[in-house]
Amino acid sequence: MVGDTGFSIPEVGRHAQMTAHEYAYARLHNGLMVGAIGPGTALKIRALAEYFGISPTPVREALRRLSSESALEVLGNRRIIVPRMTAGRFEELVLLRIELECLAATRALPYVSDILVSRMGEVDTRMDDAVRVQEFDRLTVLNHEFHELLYLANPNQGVMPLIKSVWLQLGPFQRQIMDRVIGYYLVDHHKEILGALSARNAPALCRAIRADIEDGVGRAGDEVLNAAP
Amino acid sequence: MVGDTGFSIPEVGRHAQMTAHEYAYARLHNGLMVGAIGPGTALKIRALAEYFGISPTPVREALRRLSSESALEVLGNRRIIVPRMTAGRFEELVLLRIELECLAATRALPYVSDILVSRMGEVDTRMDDAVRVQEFDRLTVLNHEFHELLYLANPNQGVMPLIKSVWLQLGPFQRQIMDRVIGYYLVDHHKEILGALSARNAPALCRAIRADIEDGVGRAGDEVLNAAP
DNA sequence: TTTCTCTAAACGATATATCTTTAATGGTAT
DNA sequence: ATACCATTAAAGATATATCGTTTAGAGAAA
Repeated sequence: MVGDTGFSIPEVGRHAQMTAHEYAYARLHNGLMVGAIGPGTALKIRALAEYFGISPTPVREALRRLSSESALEVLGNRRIIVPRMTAGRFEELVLLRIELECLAATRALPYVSDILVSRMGEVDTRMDDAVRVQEFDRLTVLNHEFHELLYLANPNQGVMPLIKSVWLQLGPFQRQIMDRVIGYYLVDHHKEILGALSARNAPALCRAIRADIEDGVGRAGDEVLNAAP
Repeated sequence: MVGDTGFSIPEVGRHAQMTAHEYAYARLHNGLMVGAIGPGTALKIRALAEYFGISPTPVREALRRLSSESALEVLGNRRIIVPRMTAGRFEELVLLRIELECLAATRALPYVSDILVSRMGEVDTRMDDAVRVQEFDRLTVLNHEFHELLYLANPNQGVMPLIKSVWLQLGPFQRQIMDRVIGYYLVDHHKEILGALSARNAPALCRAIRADIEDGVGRAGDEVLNAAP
């Protein structure tokens, strides 16, 4: 059947003056981030175009962008798929998250204000709400928002796009991780992060971020990958 | 005049079975890398399409890809330009190079073979030749090739795309740096890198890479940026 | 002279038609 | 039964026509 993607992609609001290409990108991006489009999925231009109600051209552009960000893989035969996760790649991506986010946090620290910290606290509170009502997709989005608020405090932005690329690569794996995480622990280290920020303590900040990442995706991901085969 | 880009972009070989989009991307990528397309340059789709002898569609795709890699900036008015360099952004990018490349080198080290080291040595020799005959664009390409050979030894590739993004962002600044570098010193630390590799010495490898980056672009870039205003 | 407005040209965005490549299918020969 | 080839269908790639937005410049008004 033409136009059948074989899976569903959550709707995202399409504001006015948002181009078709931006809409396609936003929707695919979000779909990848929350794990709605899982590893191994093949993405077909025409099918997506019909599904989104736009023409193939802007869809192609969105797919190309995502390929550039390593979120999608272009096969030799020109087909585009969501890369499959391997234990080695996963380990590398988690390590990258730790290194990059530590760096980003350290460099953001001099620009951190008390207002920012309280704003991050609000996001953290909303995350607690999301956990309570079991809205895990929203939890994922809020978690990224929490981290991004901090890293963007640094006005010289070079790191953030790189971090987003790594997030995007871990995204498709998200659902599987979440299922596992929920079973064991749903602890984040955001309180520690906020504490280290208030104290303007860089080493403690790095430790908290590392712990947050390792407990959040690291351990769960390892389990998923080592349980499967 | 239609089709006039206002600047020239070095030709790159277009192999058979290379799509128009790949060709446009390769040519723009190379042009940015060697600094042929300098900061502030506006890129117009139609003009580039005519210049390259292809239609606008694949050019648009190439521009989008490069935007995703932070190599180009999409302005609010939809115009696409090469981002201007600032002292703050430059410092951040150089720091990122150091952190990412140290990480990549360290993780590649266990996979390094003597064959690889000798292959890198050959590239280094060709660099010496390029210096002798004053072919600085080729020098730039070879330098990246030298580093890439090492980092790609690690089969779990997550870092390399990020490093390439940073290289690409520093690229447009390349010509200005080169002009300055040539005046003062044209030393690289490749011999030290090769030595550390042969000895499988990770800390020494990181030190050598850091020195290579700092002496190569770091100091020169600082001078350019602090001399201009 | 400066500023505002209007209009035309330039340019980006998108839909569509068409071309090319790749995959699938069925039939034939071994 | 299997391997191979031919034919056809599917999907990606590209050119092009058209549409909407943005910019720039001429001319009028302050």
